[in-house]
Amino acid sequence: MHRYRTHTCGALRESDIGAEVRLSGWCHRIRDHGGVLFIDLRDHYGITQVVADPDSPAFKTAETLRSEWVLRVDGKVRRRPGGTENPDLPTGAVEVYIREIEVLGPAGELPMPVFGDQEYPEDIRLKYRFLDLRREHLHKNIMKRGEVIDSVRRRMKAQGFFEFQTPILTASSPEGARDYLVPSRLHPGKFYALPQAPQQFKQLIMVAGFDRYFQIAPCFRDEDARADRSPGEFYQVDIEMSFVTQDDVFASVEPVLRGVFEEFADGKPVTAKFPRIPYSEAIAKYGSDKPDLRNPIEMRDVSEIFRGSGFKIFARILETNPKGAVWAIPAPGGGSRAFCDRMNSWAQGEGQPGLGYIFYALDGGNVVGRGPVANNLGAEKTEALRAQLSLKDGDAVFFVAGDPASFVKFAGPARNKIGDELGLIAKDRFEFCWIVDFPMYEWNEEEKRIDFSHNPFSMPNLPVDQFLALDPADHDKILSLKAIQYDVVCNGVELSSGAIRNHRPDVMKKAFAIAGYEEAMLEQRFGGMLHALSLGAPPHGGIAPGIDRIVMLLCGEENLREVVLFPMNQRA
RNA sequence: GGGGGCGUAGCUCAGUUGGUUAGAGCGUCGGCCUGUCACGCCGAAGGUCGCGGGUUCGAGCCCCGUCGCUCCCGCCA
Repeated sequence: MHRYRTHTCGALRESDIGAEVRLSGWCHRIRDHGGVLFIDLRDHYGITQVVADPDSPAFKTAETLRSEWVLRVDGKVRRRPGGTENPDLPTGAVEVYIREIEVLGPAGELPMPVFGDQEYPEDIRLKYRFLDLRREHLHKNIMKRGEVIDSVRRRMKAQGFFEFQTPILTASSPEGARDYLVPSRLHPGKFYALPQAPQQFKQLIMVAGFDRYFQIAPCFRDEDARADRSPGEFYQVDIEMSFVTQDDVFASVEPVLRGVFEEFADGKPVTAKFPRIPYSEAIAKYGSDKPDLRNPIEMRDVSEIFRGSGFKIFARILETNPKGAVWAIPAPGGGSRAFCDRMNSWAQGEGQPGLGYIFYALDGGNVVGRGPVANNLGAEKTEALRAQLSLKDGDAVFFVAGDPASFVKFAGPARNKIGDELGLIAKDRFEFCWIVDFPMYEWNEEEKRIDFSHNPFSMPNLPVDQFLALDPADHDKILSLKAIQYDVVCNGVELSSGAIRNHRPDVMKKAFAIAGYEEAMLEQRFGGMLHALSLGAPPHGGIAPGIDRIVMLLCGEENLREVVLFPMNQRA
């Protein structure tokens, strides 16, 4: 017989009745009835009830056991008495009658119980992470993480991608986040940097002619944490492909993401074909470049209704601010003063002056708009609004006004809040989309100059000769320019950015010149990359979806620490 | 760097307007219990109320400072 076990704690069934077996595991729960004593013995695979009574030679030992002691138990599998089966356990039809117990690892009093699903403070959970990981919830999440990564690898390889390893100790790349530094022994006073992403390496892999790269890549960034952003380190499915357009990248990546989500979604529907939403449309409809499409609310520009109207606050904004606008956030089912007032208070709590609203109710057979905005706006325009937004009695509409560039930071969260409060968000789905056509440049108002909007190394969405011929002083044209850059978003979570890279040194020099950078600076900071691109670089592009966020969505978690084995706390 | 929330027994929490000896559940320890699966019953131990200062006759509660955890802004592809 094996030193520790003949079966795992999840293995025994009715077919094993009568067998002499050996199990090892933790005392999950002990129920001592004096005459009969039950132990739920737990290991990675499951729980088996083992039982002792005074006739068993192991009874004396059994009475001394405590929670989370590690045991080896020998005994005989028997059918549980009629009526005492536990249908919640796969092993619940049987139990093991204990003949012998060996204590393999006793445990002191626990700082945090393993049994049960009570919540505990983060610092306790992190300090005793090994205990927290014994608990079913985290244990399952971590296993799911591994299975998701297996699935990603399988699917990527099936698409003809090959996995490469890129350096961890490397040179600092000057763009982006703060680097983590590692002192060099051979070069005192000098440092290696940990990669923020293998961006330059994967592009060099394309220049080297390998064609289809992927890697489950660790990335290191010394930036402050968020619930959905680990401090320090995280993992991406880093992907790069040669001789591709944006369509080719989508065609390769979309089935992998959809396949992985369908495999682990427990039957929840996953978007069949990811819609492509231009950046400007996402901002206008959802107030965000990472919209949660489970929320049906779409915002509308209703400036024309308020222009010159009796609602003076908005009318004045439209009159005095050339960029001024009024956006409507429809709230189907939100048509009560109580709800509207609650949203208004919420807005004030967010540092806003308030949240204007109209709610529509039946009055003598007619649908009438109510609230201060409606009173000032007048019946005709209130009705025009209702018609334009297709609202009915029992609905409401909220307003944000000012320069969209600044109020959008509030409008997006307001849309989320309203959808959430009204129960409009279909929680049991995974709604994906591509966000496309990011602006290449933006206007920096403080410094009165053109700036890169997102990633300076993306290809502009313009034929090369036309781009090279651009007049840097033609700000209108330059600010309307799009980059071939895209995000993939699921349920309001940004899973990744990606782009068709700028692989032409002449185009890159022009792109930087438009943003006001000297060529010498470009040579100095990115010279290595430029040189590589000047010796025969294929057109290429890619993307890098975040593993931690994917697993977080699939586990239904709101915090990355729930899907990372040994996470840092918020202060890293 | 900034803002919000939290900090009371090993753990989860309650603690009224500032007022006698700070409570409950789980866990621990002791006793009882032969079919439980959150077993049940009886009893006991366990507290620098995060820390420091202040106001007050009196502070878990009010004020100031500080530390820790967390969420967000800044930052971050």
